[in-house]
Amino acid sequence: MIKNVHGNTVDFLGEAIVAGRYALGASIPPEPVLCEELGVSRTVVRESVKSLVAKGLILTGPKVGTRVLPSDQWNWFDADVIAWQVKAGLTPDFIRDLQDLRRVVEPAAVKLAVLRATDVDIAQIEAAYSGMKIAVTQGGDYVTHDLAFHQGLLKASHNRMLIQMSKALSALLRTSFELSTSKTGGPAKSLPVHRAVLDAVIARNPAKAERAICMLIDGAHEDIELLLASRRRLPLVNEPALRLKAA
Amino acid sequence: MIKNVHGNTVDFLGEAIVAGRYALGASIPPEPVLCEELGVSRTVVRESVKSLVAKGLILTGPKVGTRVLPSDQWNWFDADVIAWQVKAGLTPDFIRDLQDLRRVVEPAAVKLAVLRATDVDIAQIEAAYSGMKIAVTQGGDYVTHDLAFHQGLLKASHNRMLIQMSKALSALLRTSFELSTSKTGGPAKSLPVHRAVLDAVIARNPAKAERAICMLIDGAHEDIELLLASRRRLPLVNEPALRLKAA
DNA sequence: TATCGTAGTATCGTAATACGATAAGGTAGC
DNA sequence: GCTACCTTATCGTATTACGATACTACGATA
Repeated sequence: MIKNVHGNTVDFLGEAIVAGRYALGASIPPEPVLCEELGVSRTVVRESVKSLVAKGLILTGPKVGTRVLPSDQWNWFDADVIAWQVKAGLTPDFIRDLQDLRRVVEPAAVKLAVLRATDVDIAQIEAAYSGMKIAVTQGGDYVTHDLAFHQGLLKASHNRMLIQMSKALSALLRTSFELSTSKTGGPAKSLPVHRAVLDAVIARNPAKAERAICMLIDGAHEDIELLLASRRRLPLVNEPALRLKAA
Repeated sequence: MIKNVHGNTVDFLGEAIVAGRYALGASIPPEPVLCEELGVSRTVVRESVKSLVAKGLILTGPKVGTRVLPSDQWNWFDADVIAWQVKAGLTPDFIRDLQDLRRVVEPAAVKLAVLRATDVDIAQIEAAYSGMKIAVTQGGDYVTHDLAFHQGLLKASHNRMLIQMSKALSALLRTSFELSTSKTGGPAKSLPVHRAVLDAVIARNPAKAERAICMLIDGAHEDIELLLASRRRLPLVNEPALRLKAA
């Protein structure tokens, strides 16, 4: 996907850093070297570096160069950072962290949604549900609508922080959705549970809503555990050396 | 605090955006104007803008200019974004969001901490507790140690996502701590509850730990509600036009 | 010999200029 | 009145230059 020189450079460096291709110490090549390697001007390199600094991945200083920060300083709720991590390979640790987060956030968000969901929110979730149903009965894209369902739920909590997490969670959700979709009957089985969640929100019944969403999460949880057991690590996406500038 | 031209520019623009000084549409002045207004080169302005783009505050494009994005696209877990919001004034909405988040995150994190805390983690929390105790008995900085206590708890969950939130939560915590500290006997009253949390973690008793942390949160919750009731809005910090470059 | 100070130097920070790329908005032609 | 084109404002990228900084190594001194 060719966006522009800056975007490509940020992606290239970001992915490299997240993938651990540069050691933690003081390791990224100096600006002139990067310019030559990537075939871009120093302007672009510097602006890209600044973007990565803003995301907490690196730190710069005169003479000290550009150093990779420890990963607990990274902005893990940044969509790009998560995308790079996904691309570099979902480590079991990362998946576990996301699972923990999901178990914490989604039930809480649903309970808030029960209190705060507007008609518009509910209509959007309903639309997502319809999409899922159609995908099951007539075939089609299930995962996208499933994602929309959960994001709609988060959004209905009307909490900025919780909404923001949907971006992070979607990485996990997409993985687990694709997994359960690959199992025959997976979607068909989870459909009524989704319905139960939505009904509970509409009925403004927090206890029921929480129980239903937990069922959903636990089902996905098992799938993921199976996944982690079967392969120690998801395959890396190995790309050929890419040309940053459009041909 | 004079850091450097870039940092000051980012802070200036970031604060202005978060404070709502630019309308949502297509409003930030074009680069040359900003250069003149801030007295910096275009290089600095561009790199600063890129930093803000990386944090999700704005969007740029040829001819479209630099537009402020809706606040639900901002990276609310970014330490800078939160700092700017705090400086611009804690709105009731923002405080409510943070409170919700705290109620969700801290009990969950403590339960994980019960399972995963290492001796080092516990030692750090213990140290923070000692600091709080000394502050109460002999006088001194209570808030800093209280913050360290809660951050240590989050850290002991050994979950990157949860740990990241401590940065966001610390804004809320600092506010509520300063509030409860101002009430005579506030710290003295909350000290035993902190002890109960720590003891439950050491005893690996999740139920007790959760109950204790909830007591703590609810106490702070009341203080905050009181605050919100007393004044409709925290005072804005009005700064004189600042010179970005060091004199 | 060990330690401190100083100079050298690599690297980032900032500035200034130039031109290409893009899309918004007006204008002319149908 | 609508469409298509063109003008133009604005960002995107490249290049060059010099200042600021902090690491490194060397030498002076105790």
